[in-house]
Amino acid sequence: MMIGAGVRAALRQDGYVVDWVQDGAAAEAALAAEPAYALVLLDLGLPKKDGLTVLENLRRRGKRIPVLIITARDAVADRVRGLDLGADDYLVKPFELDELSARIRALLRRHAGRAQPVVEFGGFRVDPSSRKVTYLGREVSVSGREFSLLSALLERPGRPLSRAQLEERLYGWGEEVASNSVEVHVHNLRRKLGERAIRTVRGAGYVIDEAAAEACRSAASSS
Amino acid sequence: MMIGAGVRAALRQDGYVVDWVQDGAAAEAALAAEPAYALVLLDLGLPKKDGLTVLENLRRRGKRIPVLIITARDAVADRVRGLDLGADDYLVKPFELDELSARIRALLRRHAGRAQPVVEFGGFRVDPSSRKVTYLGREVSVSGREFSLLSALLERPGRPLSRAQLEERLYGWGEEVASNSVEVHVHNLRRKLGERAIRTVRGAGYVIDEAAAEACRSAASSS
DNA sequence: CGAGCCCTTAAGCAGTTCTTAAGGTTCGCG
DNA sequence: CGCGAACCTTAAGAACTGCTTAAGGGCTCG
Repeated sequence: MMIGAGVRAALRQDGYVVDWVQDGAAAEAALAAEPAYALVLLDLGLPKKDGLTVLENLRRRGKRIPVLIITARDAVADRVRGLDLGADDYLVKPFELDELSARIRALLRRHAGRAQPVVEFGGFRVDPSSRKVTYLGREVSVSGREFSLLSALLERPGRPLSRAQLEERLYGWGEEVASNSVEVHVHNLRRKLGERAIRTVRGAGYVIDEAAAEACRSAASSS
Repeated sequence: MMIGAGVRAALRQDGYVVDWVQDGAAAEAALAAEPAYALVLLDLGLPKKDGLTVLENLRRRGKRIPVLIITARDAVADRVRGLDLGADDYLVKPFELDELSARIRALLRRHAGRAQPVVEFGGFRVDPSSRKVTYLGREVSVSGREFSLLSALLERPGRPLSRAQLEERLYGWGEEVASNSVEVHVHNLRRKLGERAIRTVRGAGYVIDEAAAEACRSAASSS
């Protein structure tokens, strides 16, 4: 389905990690295996397996995860049933990607209680909407993976994230990585940002904490 | 209704002129008398007169004015019926004012098409009514698609738009493109406008931002 | 009907980014 | 001190993204 690919691309553009499955069975498998999804996008136009069943099972198991249904304009019955089964919102095809992402943001915000604005900490300034990073006052161009990595670390400053956690964050299910790519990205980031921007906590992972902020201050005073 | 007052105040905050009526009859009267409304906010919780009837009559008279429905969470049937009668979006109570204004903006933007004011930014002057573009003082003739592309980028200067978003913008639903036509249009635009007019943000899309404005200034000083 | 414009495709190129793998280095501990 | 584990560095090639060019179809207008 072309729609699926476009939506997926757009969501990635917005910085989400997207797992895309194409029928109800696969959806249930994924939901069972990976309990950390933030949101489910359910296209009721899915072939051959009933998306509503997926939703029903999900709720029956007590999952409160936000679900956004996508239906065709004429599928009124499905829409009603979906809302009654506990969907949080729905969108009618055709829709605009802007609106989709607005609603997704709204759902996530409503559910998590927090918005996702510009992050600032320890000399960093990271803007998810424009994908820009400035460190110690100057703009640094980072690649996609590097950006995700930075965002993850900045989400909870001071809290180290292990390689495993970072991998989970950077790669969706089904595109596992079997190498030291996280290390490499950290290395490349350090080359761009300076040695002290990301500190490594032996045995625990990587962290951005006060040390980075300190580096910031000393750099400011020396200049 | 307390909600009404709060909403009205918030919308005024956003710069809109708000007429607030409290039942269906008054709504119809207002809509008949003042044909220039940009958008209708319809609270289906209205007492004594059916808001859906207002909507139905509105559409029957051929009015395409955007309608945003507000319903209670449990009023599923009304919601569905509203969309089928031609409402453009709905919002469930309780909602956040931020979201309301976001959706209003989206609706207005989608509906705008024309009657938009001239956009000026970074050396550009784009007039939607006459479809004319001037850049750095000289008039540039652009084709239809190119014009749409430019307008989209200028709508939010500084904010990159991905290829997917631009495609969404340029092509309605049902006329998907499966190619790099956006890239080609950007290329052609750059040839007409100069390399720096549209900047590409790798991994995020295309932007018109301060860099274009800078190009403007330097060009002005050198000439 | 033919010329010209606009648009979409498609294919190839270039530059960047990502992953992988193979050593090298540092650290903590016995 | 010496060993293993964790971490770093480097480099090569695969994968991907964006740029360019050009062919071809549709459309309008003379």
